[in-house]
Amino acid sequence: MAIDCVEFCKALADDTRQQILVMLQEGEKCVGDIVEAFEMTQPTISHHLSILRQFKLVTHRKQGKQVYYALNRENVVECCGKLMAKFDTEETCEL
Amino acid sequence: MAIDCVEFCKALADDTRQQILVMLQEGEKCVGDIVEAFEMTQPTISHHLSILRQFKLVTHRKQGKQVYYALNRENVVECCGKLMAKFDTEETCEL
DNA sequence: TAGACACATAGACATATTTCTATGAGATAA
DNA sequence: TTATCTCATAGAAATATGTCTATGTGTCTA
Repeated sequence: MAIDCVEFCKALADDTRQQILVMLQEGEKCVGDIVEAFEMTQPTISHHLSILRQFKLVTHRKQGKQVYYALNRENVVECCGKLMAKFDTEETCEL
Repeated sequence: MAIDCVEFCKALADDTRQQILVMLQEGEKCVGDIVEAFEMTQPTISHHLSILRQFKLVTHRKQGKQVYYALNRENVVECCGKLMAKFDTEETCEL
């Protein structure tokens, strides 16, 4: 069960979060790597990651001291599809 | 030229606006019709319409005293496609 | 165990967003 | 022209969001 279309858009309604997702397309990254790529503090990035996590747009796993995040591509694509379908159901049955 | 992915998501990051777009799938509607369908004041609906207009997710035309809004399906679908493509470019060329 | 490291959480503050009431602007009707 | 109708805009207030600093938690190392 994927998230609601509105929640999905809210999760993506921030440039930093979209950039994080784009960055994760390269593959798994730990928080420190992500922090380095942005001019923001670690807690701020952590906050954005928690939102992406909450809506299952990323997955995460712990390994030692690090936490590795990865794009949940399947869910992102599914949500995009649902979004498109929501506004493209040509149910205008004017027979 | 369609709008930016972040702007697109911001425009859709509100339940009322998504509901308006869904409603407009039935066809053109004037502001009064839309206001009736929601438990909100006319200026509030007008505000949401202006955001949808700003990002070209709807079109509008005047006819007498009324303003008719319609879903700009083409642009909505294009933006959804761009969004999906943004997070689904499998450029992980690990040959 | 103690210290250091990586990340998360809590709380504060500034800004953005949503909603309202009041009012303005354009079109029609009397 | 004047009144009325439809919608947009302005401004205010409440809530939500993004960002920071300070601190907590878990893990590794010495």
